[in-house]
Amino acid sequence: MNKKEEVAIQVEDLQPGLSIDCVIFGFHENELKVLLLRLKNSDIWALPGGFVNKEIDVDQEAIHVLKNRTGLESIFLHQFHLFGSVSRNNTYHTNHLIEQKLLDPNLKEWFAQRFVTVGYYALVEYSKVEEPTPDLLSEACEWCAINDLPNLMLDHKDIILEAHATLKKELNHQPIGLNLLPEKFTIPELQSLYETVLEKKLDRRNFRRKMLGYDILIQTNEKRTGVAHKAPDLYKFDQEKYHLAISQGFKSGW
Amino acid sequence: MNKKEEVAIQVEDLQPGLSIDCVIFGFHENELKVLLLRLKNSDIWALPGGFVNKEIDVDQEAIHVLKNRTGLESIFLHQFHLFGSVSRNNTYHTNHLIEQKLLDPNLKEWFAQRFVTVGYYALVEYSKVEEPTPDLLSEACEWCAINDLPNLMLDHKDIILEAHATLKKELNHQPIGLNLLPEKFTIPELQSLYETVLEKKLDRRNFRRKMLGYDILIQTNEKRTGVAHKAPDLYKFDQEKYHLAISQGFKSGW
DNA sequence: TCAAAAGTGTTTTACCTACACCCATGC
DNA sequence: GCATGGGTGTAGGTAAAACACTTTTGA
Repeated sequence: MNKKEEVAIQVEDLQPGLSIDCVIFGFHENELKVLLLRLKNSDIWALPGGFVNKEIDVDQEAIHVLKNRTGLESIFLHQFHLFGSVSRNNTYHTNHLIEQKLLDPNLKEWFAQRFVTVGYYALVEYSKVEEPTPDLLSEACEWCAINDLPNLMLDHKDIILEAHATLKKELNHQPIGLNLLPEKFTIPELQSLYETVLEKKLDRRNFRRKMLGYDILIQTNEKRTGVAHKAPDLYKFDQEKYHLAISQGFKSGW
Repeated sequence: MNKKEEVAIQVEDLQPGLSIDCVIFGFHENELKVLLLRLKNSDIWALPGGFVNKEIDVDQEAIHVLKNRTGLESIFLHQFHLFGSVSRNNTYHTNHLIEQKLLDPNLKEWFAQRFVTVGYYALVEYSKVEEPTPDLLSEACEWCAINDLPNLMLDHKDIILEAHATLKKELNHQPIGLNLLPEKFTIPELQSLYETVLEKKLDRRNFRRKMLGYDILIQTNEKRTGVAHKAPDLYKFDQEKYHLAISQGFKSGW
């Protein structure tokens, strides 16, 4: 392990003590998953995140993180909370990185200061993230089921839980699905997504009626074939109306 | 104007580039108001805010700001957004302060950096804020009607508008009034508060039925006397149920 | 006594809930 | 053919929206 593998960071260009963390949600095999990084030579996982350049909008940096880890752009990304506890410092983790010669010891003080982090959550289509890419300090980037999270650094578990709670709330005003499901999907698949996010079962028939009532779905002429039982109809979102619903919001809740 | 009036700030104790701003709402004469500070020797106004000590939780610092400006504690205070635009720097304002000898020129660089600010909004009872106190850089602290805002520094107007929008949304899940109205109030007064926040008229009878349906009001034996027309009944909040409703949330919206 | 605001009630409509039934498909 | 999931319809209850009427008070 030589100098070349050390992470080069120009700390003077960065907003000190500020970071961002992205809770990137994906939906696969009826499970809600988040994209996590495993730190090098460690069994501790962390949210994809990064620092904020002094000359770049914070929201813009979140877009960068998402792009770098998933390759995806212009998808749903929403700032939801700032985590500013005093205990948010990386002393332990920083020492570990320096021991492993992954970090320049001169950066120790900078890394070990209290970091305030801005939480974002993103909704991405699982299958479109072809190769999740770890960052410089990590050696793995994987989808983890939200109900079976590994050992997470600092308060990252709280951040994930808060993101999930926020997502649940938002479901009362906004549709979801556009960035979590493939372009064409069946209503039962959409329902499964809702049930997974909400963590409760919904009535088939009422779900269909309510969802169709939102007037954001377009029925295609196709059906999902090759599966057992009756072939369900394929739908897609009416993107214009979908985005209108996002911006204007629904009236009632579930 | 001598050295003694200069503001003493130990910048080394502060989280660099991070500030908080509080949108403190009050309700008076059927108007929604916010508490604003007028900067010394200037006609520019600003939100009450401050910097964040490295050793103190960000949320805790917001409580401090509220306490220092209004004298109030343990009231509704909610973090709602981080404003992180690159353009958030105080160059203009800093120069003005130094010219007025209100700020040590040595602090110029620190003050002029890009500041990311955490927005909080608070709901306070107008009459309980007996003497709004300006901070060290301000010479006035006054209630301003939200529909008639003065000239505000930086993006503080956006912050206020966003706080108001957030408050409107929250109304769908939570009751308000406990910290905005006096202990005892009439239902028409509560309705007027809702109408002011929502910026639309509501039906008297439906409002009453819906509000009573929430089961958070307790009717007192008293009536509001001395006013014209039929004396309305005075109510107060059932604080236990009120806070339960805050934490658990309602189902539907308006 | 009269205008204006407060308290109470009713009708209509829409939606949510909880069901029952038939249809298509793979095994 | 039969179990399983998908599409469709319907009756009952609840709540929201849109109303009218009576009561109380100060001027």
